Amino acid sequence: MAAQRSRTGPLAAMAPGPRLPRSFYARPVLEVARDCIGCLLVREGAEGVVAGRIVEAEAYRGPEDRAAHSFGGRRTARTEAMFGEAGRVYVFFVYGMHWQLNLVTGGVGEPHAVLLRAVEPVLGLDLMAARRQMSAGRRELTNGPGKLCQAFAVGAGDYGLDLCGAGDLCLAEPPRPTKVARAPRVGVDYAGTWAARPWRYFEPGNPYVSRAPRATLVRRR
DNA sequence: TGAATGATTTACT
DNA sequence: GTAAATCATTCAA
Repeated sequence: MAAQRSRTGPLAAMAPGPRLPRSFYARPVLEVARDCIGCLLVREGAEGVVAGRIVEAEAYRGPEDRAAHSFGGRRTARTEAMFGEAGRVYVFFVYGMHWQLNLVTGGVGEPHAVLLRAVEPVLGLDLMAARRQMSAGRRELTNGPGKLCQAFAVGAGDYGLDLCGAGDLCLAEPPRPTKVARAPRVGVDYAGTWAARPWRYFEPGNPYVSRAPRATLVRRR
């Protein structure tokens, strides 16, 4: 099945490293959000393989972060995954039509997560295009959190999925060095002062970043 | 049981 | 630039 990534397939030639281990996710959420920029998001499903470089992500740090679904320690069937172990997936449904993909980080009981907002397509562009019902090569293929979920076929069935296990979804090491900048998060104006915190990380200049803010460079690697 | 709303996308002016 | 689409989740009653 779509278990471990092949060491000899097309990804092996393209991605230098294997599936990222749990230790990558079991760190402070701001570090994970920063470090996942440039990493590959890989899905190996029955329809084929799709992969993309993560170029935009946001940190959500409940229970104190008013913008987080886990604000105030709210623990429900919807938010439960965020309270679980790092390296699992938190997905949710918004606006009646869009899914959003999050990486759970930190320790058990710490409801922290990283929202993946955009990727640059690397592999499986035709499959992504078919799922998005548009031609491959358009920025609109994966330049938003709902769009990338559609391109990667992420949905309800992925709730709680373990990115560090044998599932068909994972992160892999960056194919090349990546500049990282930061800016305030998108769509969280209701969160008051928390909305101003620069917890959105992105690769400056990359055309797949959902919106292009003024780049405040964080680091170069 | 009902009403409000949202970590968005798309089409249209 | 604005607005519609569309429904699971949440909270009040």
